[in-house]
Formats: sequence, C-alpha cells, structure tokens
Amino acid sequence: MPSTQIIPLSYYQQNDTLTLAKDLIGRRLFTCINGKITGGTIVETEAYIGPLDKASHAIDGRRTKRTEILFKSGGRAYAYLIYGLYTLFNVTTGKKDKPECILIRAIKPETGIETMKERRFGNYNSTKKVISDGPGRLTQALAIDKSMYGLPLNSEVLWIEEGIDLSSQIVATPRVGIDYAEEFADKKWRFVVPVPGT
DNA sequence: GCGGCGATCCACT
DNA sequence: GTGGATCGCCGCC
Repeated sequence: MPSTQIIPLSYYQQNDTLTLAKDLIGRRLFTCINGKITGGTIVETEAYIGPLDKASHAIDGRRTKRTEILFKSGGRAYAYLIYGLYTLFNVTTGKKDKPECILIRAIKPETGIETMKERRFGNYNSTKKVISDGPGRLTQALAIDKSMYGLPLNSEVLWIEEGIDLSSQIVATPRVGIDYAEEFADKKWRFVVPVPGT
C-alpha cells in the first residue's frame, strides 16, 4: 500500500547510527502477514555500535552466522531469539563491514490494533495490558520472528514509513539490560518518547 | 506497587 | 554447558 512514504534503504546506510536511532523515533513501522497490516509509530530505540560497543553482538568484530547480517550494508532486519522465548527486532545500519544496528523497543500502536491484541492476548479481554511497549511484546504484536532475518526494510511484509517529527520530545537514557557491558553500560544510547498507551 | 523467579532456545565457549 | 538487548505472574509490603 505503500508508496512514496517508504524510506529507501540508502537512508539506513548514511549518517551515523546514533543520529539514526534518534531519527527513527516518530517513523512508522509496519508488517503485513497473511494480508493483515499492523504497525505504529516508533517511540523507543537503542543504538548498538560494534565492534567497540561491549553490549553489541558484534563486539570485537565477532562474525558468526547470527551476526553476519550486521556486516552487510544497512537497511535490513536483524531478528533473533532471546531467553528462549522472545524475538528482538533490530534495524541494521551503516556501510558494509560496519556492524551497527538499532534495536526497536516500542511502538505506539495505530494500524491493525485488533490483530495485534489477538496476537498478544488471544481473542478476549485485554483492555488493561500494553500491546507493544517492550522489544519482546513489539515483535509478538507485529508477528516478527527469526524468519524475517535479513529482510530488507522496504519489502512487502516489513517496511518503515516517514512518519512525524517527535524530535523535541526525545529523552536519552542508558540502555536496558546490559549491565555487563562495563563502560558502555552507561552510554545514553537509548532514545524514548514518553507516551501512554503503547 | 515492587521484587524475585521461572520459562525455554540456541549461538557460542 | 552456559547465559542472555525479556516478560508476566506470584507473593509480600
């Protein structure tokens, strides 16, 4: 359905990843699975800047089957399983051989809300719970899983549109769940817009 | 309201 | 064999 609003892959390959992590706030992420379009506005991101970043899977240039996609040019999906339960969704960034990416941690649900509720809670009674606030919840709501590993972000099933400017509301904080990353645990590489109802 | 913990997979040591 | 870029539930304050 998309059209001119889709962000071209070249966008992800320029600038630096910290700038892009902030710039992605306010843009709109969509999936189309089995004919059902779901999506919303990105309100929380985190930057992972390998090989220096001790929180990155590509620390020290670590290159494995899992991280391989990070070494290609930016604009693709890096989806992987964590804790044996949840899929986390990242956008790869930068040029070839620059293993950088941005974790998408939350969206404000806007399109296909009923479908997202079904995926998260089943067919009943879900009024109190958040839909896509948190990286594991987000992938469940949008039905993103490891099969999307490597998909370009302008594809028929997964894409990002231009969205709106929320830059004045962005707060920078330390990233979540990476206490082990020593000096990198304190870097304010998480960007979030405080919004209710995600 | 908040802290602790179990669930459950797989890439990497 | 280990431990994680998490979540939701349960128990207690």
